Amino acid sequence: MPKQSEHKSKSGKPKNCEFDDSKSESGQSKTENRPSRSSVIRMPVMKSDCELVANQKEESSYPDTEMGYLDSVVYEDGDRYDDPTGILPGTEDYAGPLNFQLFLNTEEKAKRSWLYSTTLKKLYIDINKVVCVQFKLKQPAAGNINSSKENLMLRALPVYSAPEFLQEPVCRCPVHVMTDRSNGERNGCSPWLYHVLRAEHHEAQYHMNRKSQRNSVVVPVHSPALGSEFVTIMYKFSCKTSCAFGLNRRPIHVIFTLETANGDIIGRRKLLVKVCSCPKRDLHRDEIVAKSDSDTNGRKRRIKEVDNSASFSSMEIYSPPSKEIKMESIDEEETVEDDSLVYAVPSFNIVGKSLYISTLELLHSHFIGVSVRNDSLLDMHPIISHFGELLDKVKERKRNMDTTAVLSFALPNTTTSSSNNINLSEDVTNEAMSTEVISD
Amino acid sequence: MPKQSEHKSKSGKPKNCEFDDSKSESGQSKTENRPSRSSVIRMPVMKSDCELVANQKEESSYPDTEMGYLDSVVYEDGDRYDDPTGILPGTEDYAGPLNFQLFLNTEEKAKRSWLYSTTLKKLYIDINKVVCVQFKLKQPAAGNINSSKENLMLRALPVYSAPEFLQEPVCRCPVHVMTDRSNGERNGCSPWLYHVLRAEHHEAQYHMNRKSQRNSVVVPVHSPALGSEFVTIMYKFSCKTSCAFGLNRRPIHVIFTLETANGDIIGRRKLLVKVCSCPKRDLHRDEIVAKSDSDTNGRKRRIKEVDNSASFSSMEIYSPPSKEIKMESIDEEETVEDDSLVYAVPSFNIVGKSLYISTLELLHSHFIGVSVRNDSLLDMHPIISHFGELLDKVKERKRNMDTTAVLSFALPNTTTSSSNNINLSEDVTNEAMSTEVISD
DNA sequence: CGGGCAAGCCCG
DNA sequence: CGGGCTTGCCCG
Ligand SMILES: [Zn+2]
Ligand SMILES: [Zn+2]
Repeated sequence: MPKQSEHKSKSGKPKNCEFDDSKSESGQSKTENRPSRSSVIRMPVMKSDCELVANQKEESSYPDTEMGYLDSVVYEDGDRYDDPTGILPGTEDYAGPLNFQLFLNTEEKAKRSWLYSTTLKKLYIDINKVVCVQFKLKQPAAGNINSSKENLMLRALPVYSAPEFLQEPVCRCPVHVMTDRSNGERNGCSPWLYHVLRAEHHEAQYHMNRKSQRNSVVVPVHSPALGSEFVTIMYKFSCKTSCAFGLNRRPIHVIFTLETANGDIIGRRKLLVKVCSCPKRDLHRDEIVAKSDSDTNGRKRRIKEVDNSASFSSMEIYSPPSKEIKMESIDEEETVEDDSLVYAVPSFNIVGKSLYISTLELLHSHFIGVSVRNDSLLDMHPIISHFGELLDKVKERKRNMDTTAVLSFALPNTTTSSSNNINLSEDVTNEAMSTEVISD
Repeated sequence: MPKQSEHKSKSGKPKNCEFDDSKSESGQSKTENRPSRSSVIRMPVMKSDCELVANQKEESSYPDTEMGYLDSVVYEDGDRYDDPTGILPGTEDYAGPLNFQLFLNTEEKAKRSWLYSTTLKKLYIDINKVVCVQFKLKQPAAGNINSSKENLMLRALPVYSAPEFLQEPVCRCPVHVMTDRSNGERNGCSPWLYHVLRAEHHEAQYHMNRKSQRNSVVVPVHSPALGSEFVTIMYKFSCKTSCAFGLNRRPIHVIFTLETANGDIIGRRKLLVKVCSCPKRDLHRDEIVAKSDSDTNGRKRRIKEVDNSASFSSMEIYSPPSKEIKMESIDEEETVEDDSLVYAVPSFNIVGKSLYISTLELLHSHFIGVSVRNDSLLDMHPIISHFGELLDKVKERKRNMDTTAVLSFALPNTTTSSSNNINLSEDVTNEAMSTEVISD
C-alpha cells in the first residue's frame, strides 16, 4: 500500500506537493476559531509555546497542477457575488426551476453505516463510511440548452453550521492529512487529500477556491439510469466532527448546489451532518436532549440521565407507529407534565454490605408495592428487575468471589513525609537529608 | 528562567528543514503498535483507506545540519551494545559509582504544575508544564579525569513502559508537530520539534539516534551552585500520553542516564510519567483503582464508583499522617471485609414525580432509621443529606421552575414512514412517491 | 479547582 | 452492537 513518503523519493514528474506561496491573503486570524462566549463547542487547548493553527493549508502544500484535470485539484478564483464557494456562500434551501430535491437512500438499511434523525434533521455517520445521497430534479424544458441536464454540475461543500464559524473553510485535521494513504500508487498528493467531503465517483472533481480556501467536490449530473428517478451519489467524510485542530467539534452543513455549466446556481439544498464514532448513541442523546430542552423550555437544566424508553425518534424509518405523540405547547402548566417525566436518581455509595443489601431490598419492595397498588406491573417491571438483578449479583458473589460492588477502604492510604524532595531512587543509600526515601 | 524560545530568535544561519532521505532502514512495521491482545491501551481507529503511521518521522523532514551544534539536532549512529538510545536501551536503575539519584523538587508546591504519586511511583504532569528534576551525585574521586563532573552528560530518553512497545521510539504526534510554533522566527524546524521530552536549558542538545529513531535530550552536568547539593534540570513534555497517533495512551518512562564524555553509562534512573490534562483527577483515580485492585486481588472486578473519602495517598507530600493504613494481606476471608467496603448503587430512572419523591423520602427515612438504630449518625450523615438535598431540590422546583430531575416523555416520539427515502428538502412539492416528506 | 459532559475506543 | 471506561475540555 502506497505511502505518503513517496513525495520524497519521487522520480517521475507527477504533481507533487510543492509549497504554494501564492495564497497568502486568506483573511481571518486562525486562533480565533474558539467561540467568543460560552457555547457548546469545545476546543483542544494549546498550552505554552504552541499555538493553534487551525488551517494547516496556509502553510502546507497543495498540488500545483493545471486546472480541470480530473486527477488533480481544480482551483477556483471566482469573484462572483454569488460564488458557491466564496467566503460567505449561500446556505438557503432553494428548489429552483428544476425542483431540486435531496433524499437519503434507506434501502440498504440493514448494513447501512449512517443514521438520520428526522426530528433533528441531521445525518449521523461514521468516518469514511459511505452515504448514498439521491438527487431528484425535473427534466429541464426541452430546448433550454443552458440547463440541459448533461451540462449540470452538482457541488457539495461543507461549511460550519454555527454562524460564528460560517466564514471559516472546513478543512481536514493534521492527523488525518498526515496519515492519509488514499493517494494510492501515485507519487503526489491526492486531489482530495485536504477535502473532508469526498464523492465516490469516477468523475468527481476536487475544487479549491483560492480566495476562500474552501474545498468542495463537484460531479457532473447525468440522467439517472433508466427506470430510476434519482441521481445517486455516494459521499463520505474523511474527518470527524470532533477532529482536533480540524472541525473541532463544530457541526457542519453540507451545501449541495446544482449549477449550470457557466456557474449559475439553479438549486440548493443543505444537510446537517455529524461525523462521529458512535452515530447511534450520539443521535439518541441529541434527540433526548433536544426533547428535554423543548419540554423544559423556559427552564434551563441540562439532562443528567437519559430515559431508558425506546424513544429513538427517527433511528429507524420503519419503526412502528407509536402511540399518540405528546407535543403540547411548552408553556403549559408544568404540574400537568410531572407524572410523565422521567427522573434520574443519581448513583450513590453505601458503606457496608448489609446496608447495601437492605437498601436494595427496600427499593425492590418499594417498586413492587407501587406496581401492585397502581396495577402498573408492566410499566414498573424494568426498575423492579433492575434491583432484582443487583440483588442477585451481590448475593451470588458470595460463592463466585465476583462482585459489581466495589471496594475500597474508607481510610486514606496516605504516605507521610517531612521532606522537600521526592526520592525516586529505590536503591538509595539512606542519608540524613530531607528527602523521602521510597523502598519496596 | 531560561526560555526555550531563546533559541529561536537568534538571527544567525538558521538551518531549514530539508528533506532527509538518508535514514530509511528503521526497522519495524509501524502498524503493529496496537497491542496484540486485550490490553489497557486504546488506539485511535483508522477506517477504510487510511492507515496508521505511528512514526511520522520516517517520512517527514528533519533538519540536516552538522552535528554537535547546539542549535540543531545531534544525530547519533552509535552501535555500542549498551547504546543508551538503541533499539532496546537499558532501563534498570543503576546508582553507579557516583550514587546517581533523582528527586523531584516540591518546594514550589503552591504553584507547581505536577503531582507525584508515591504509591504508584508515577509523575502526573500537564503538557508543556515544567517539572524540576534534581540530580544528586557524589563528587567523583579527585584525579579521575574520566568521570570529572565537568565532562559528564545527563541524558533523558522517553521510552514506552509497556514491554510490547519498549522497542518503539517515542515520537511526537502529528498534531503537535504541525501546530508547534516554538521555532519562533527561525525559518527552519526547531531541533526539538519531534522531541516529546525537552529540557529548559540553554545547553540542551537534542539527539536523534538514526538507527533506533529515538529522540533524547542531553545536558552537560556542571557542579551545582554553591551551597546546593543538587543539579536541577527543568523538563517538560510536548505531547500527552493520550495523543492520537503519537503516544496513544501508552504510558512512558523517562530514562535518565549519567554518561561520561566518551559515552560510558555510569548511572541510570527511570521515572514513570503520565502527561495529561487533569493530573489530579487521573492520579486520584489511578490510586483508587490500584488500591481496589490490590484489595480485591483474586477477584477481578473493575471499580465502578470511587469512594468519596479523601484518600489521595500521595497527592501532597505534606498531608498529615492519617490513621493506621489498613493493608491486610488480601487472601483474607472476604466476609470480614464486607462491611468496610463501599458499594455503589448505580443511577436509575423513575417515571413520574410523585413516585420519584416517595422514593427519595423512602431512602431518606431508611438511612435516618439505620443511623438511629446503629448510632451512626456521623457516618451516615453524607448519604442522608444527599437525599435531603435531592428532596429539597425537587420540591423547591415548584416555585423556581428549576429542577435537576429530567424530563422526557415515556412515549417514543417516532415519526412514522412507509418510505424508502428520507426527503431532506423542506419546500418539496409533495408527490406520490415513496419518500418521506418532512416539513416544519 | 471540582463537577460534568462529550466522544473515542474497548470488551463482552 | 451496547455498555462502560477514559480523558479532553468547559463552566460555575
Ligand atoms: Zn480528522
Ligand atoms: Zn501530541
